[in-house]
Amino acid sequence: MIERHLIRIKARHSLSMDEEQAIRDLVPTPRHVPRNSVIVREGERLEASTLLLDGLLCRYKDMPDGKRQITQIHVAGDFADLHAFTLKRLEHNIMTLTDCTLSRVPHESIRILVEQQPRLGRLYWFSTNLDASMNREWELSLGQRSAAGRLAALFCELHYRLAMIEMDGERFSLGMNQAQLADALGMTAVHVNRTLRLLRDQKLLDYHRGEATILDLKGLEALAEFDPGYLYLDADPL
Amino acid sequence: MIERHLIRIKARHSLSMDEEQAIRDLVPTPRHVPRNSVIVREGERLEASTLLLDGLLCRYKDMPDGKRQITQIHVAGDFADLHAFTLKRLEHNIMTLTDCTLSRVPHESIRILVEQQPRLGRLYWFSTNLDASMNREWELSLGQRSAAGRLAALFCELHYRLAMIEMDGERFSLGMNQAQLADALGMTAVHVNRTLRLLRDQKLLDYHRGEATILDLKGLEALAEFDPGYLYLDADPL
DNA sequence: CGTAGTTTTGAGATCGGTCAATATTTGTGG
DNA sequence: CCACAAATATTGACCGATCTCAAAACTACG
Repeated sequence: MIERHLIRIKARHSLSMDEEQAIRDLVPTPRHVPRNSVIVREGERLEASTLLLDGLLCRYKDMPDGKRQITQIHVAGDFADLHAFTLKRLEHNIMTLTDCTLSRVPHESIRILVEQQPRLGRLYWFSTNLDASMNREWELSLGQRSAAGRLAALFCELHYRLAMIEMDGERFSLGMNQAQLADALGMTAVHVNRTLRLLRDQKLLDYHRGEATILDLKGLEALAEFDPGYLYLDADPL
Repeated sequence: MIERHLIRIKARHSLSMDEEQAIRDLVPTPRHVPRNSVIVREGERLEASTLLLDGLLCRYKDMPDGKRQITQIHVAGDFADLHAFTLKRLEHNIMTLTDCTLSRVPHESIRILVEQQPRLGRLYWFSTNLDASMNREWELSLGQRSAAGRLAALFCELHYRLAMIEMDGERFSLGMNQAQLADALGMTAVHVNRTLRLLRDQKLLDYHRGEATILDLKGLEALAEFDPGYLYLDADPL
């Protein structure tokens, strides 16, 4: 089950036998969590970080008046809250979008790993920096793109990220309803609905009850002015 | 000149004499750069990271059609692109907002430091994770807050960050014109102008030619529903 | 098969954008 | 110090993307 995590790493960085084994040894027995479960709450002290082995989850922030912003989506192979290794508590929540398989890796194990294998330390540091790059791209999206552009950019990103872990990037189950898409894209559910229809009419994207089908990737990329550079799909050696 | 950097660190984490000296030894002779200078360009390979000793600078992303999003502002004491230590090249640009004093720290020095002083390694990892937290808060701002709320939140953030490095958080020179504020807040310069007038009329904030005066911090916080938790002003020990 | 959740649609309102003109400030050369 | 140019800020009129509110249609599921 840890294979997706290794695939994701190896796509960007080489791993020695030794290093790969060290990672395998890091990950305890996984558990299953149903969809729409909150697995990390804002402010709680964390002694372990969650490695997502299968499924999708998201990070989100709530405001006192009920507004919600989903700040990032995680796919299989991602550490969902590796940043808690240094932050200790998070300023956001994390919830599953689909049924998930995940493993809790104690921070103490991570500390020992990164001290004994400094290159793996940099590799996991890279991983949190990559998350931040996605956060910045979402800032760009929220600040500068139209509703259709934001929607297009989101599905372009998911396409590349899923393809990287050798999953189908053309057709996938996101598990998000239109209200959740709205929370991720800074718009209302009503407008998500109308914009999805627009994209469907233009034969760019079909989204039906949480199932996404990318009909025209190039068209979506053009609409969003999407540049996958921020995903660091081909990383330099550490 | 490195004092602000140390102040910033010590506000959150204790430092042994040894560790403090290691940090002092890390930082080469600073140089001065005038305002509005681009110091890092998207995609260029970086062998060093920039420690900002004095002044303000920002990270920004440009789109093919000319739209621009400023994704973060850095204050004195911040590493502006420590994430380049692992990413090697950045997907955004960095430019100075005011005249700046900065020092370029070679990645090789950083690598040696974090291997020899794992606790400092975690501390600098924390620092990039803190940047990411601010990126997430800006996502929230861009996605959920009104124009006035976004403006208010920006100045609340700057207030706390400047106060942390023992600078005046009530009155400071941002060096940004209204068009730049617009690029940071996902709005147009015209609307920034109108919203600034609104905040001035409400005796919340005065902004005149790059000089900010916070007239009513609590009022701004209420308007923005601002919660400084994401700034991790009181961090846990590493 | 009833009920709750979700999606779809319509009508109208509004926040913020666009375009364009004017005013103000800053910088520069003489 | 002045004259001018360039950048920046301000204001007005109008526009439109997106929101709000509300109802209806659809879907999933016990």
